[in-house]
Amino acid sequence: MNPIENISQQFAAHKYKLTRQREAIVQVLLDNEKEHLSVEEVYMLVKNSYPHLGLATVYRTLELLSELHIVEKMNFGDGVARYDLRDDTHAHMHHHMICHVCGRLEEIKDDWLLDLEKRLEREYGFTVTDHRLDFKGTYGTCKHTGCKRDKEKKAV
Amino acid sequence: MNPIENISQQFAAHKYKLTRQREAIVQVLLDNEKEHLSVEEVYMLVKNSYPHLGLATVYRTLELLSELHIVEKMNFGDGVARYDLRDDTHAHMHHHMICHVCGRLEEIKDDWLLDLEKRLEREYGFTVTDHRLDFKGTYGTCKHTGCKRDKEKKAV
DNA sequence: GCTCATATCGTAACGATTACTATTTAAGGG
DNA sequence: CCCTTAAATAGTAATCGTTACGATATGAGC
Ligand SMILES: [Mn+2]
Ligand SMILES: [Mn+2]
Ligand SMILES: [Zn+2]
Ligand SMILES: [Zn+2]
Repeated sequence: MNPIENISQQFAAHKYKLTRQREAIVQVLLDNEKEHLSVEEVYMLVKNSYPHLGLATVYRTLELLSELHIVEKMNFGDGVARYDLRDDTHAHMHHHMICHVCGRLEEIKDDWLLDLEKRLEREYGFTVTDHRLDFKGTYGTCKHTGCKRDKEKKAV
Repeated sequence: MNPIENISQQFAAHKYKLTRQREAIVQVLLDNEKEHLSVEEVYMLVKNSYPHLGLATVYRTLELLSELHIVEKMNFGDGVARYDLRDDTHAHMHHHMICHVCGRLEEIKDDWLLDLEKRLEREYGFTVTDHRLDFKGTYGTCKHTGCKRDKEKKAV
């Protein structure tokens, strides 16, 4: 099943309408799945396919997608919320590697935490339903070279 | 060496003055190390020991403590930044367990990610300098009981 | 005590998000 | 079809956490 069809069904299952506005927004997310777009960025991009769409609708739709667990609302410390498509083949959120030299952000889709989740259950009686794991560091290729971005964005 | 003395030295090493205001703020953090206080909460608490202290000073001081890696600025999705004391005996940030039934938040001070860090180095040439790991789930004691807090705070 | 960089204070400005009101859309029933 | 009604959108005002600013205070070194 293609992604948009899948999402359409999730909308229907929760009695939400997949309006043209919502579909345009979802399409922007699918077309930019490697990015971690902010509301403003989605707003700018969706204008190409739906010029008249309002900013408030982007806010409301992304909130809705978050509620349906289609996207994850994340905060990377730059002052805006960013929305990350979840993979429907994995129960838990994927992991991130963030290079603080060049700013590159890569994803690890496999769940590397399954052993630790068992350990939490054993040692604390804590059942994991989701998680967030971000690694901060540097890529070997970045260590000694002047990378594109050089900490231009101050954490907020 | 007691904590306040230790922090005092870090200030000195970076040519920052440990003013009475800053010391009062640090003391609030030390006295509430189990909490994850917001700026506003620190502001209210510090008024007990230093009634005239200004809000802007709290903002600036917490930012400074973050820069010195004495605290970690975190966002748990409730709309405010929260500040978490780092343990100077561990190089990397500690982990969290967050119960979405009762809202309880506990810490795991040991670094459970050392093996995964080696794997990142091997497989991606990525050297980890820090990380953030939050587990979301439920404690066994919370599963079937009506806990104190019941999702009263909506994620933001 | 004088100088000057550093820090504080109170508040205005900023900007992301939310809340609100009017308007539009579309599903369901006659 | 048309009517009713709930859901969704648009545009914008209000909110609120945070940052920036100008004036004042502090205190280390001379
Ligand atoms: Mn991602
Ligand atoms: Mn903590
Ligand atoms: Zn997992
Ligand atoms: Zn680690």
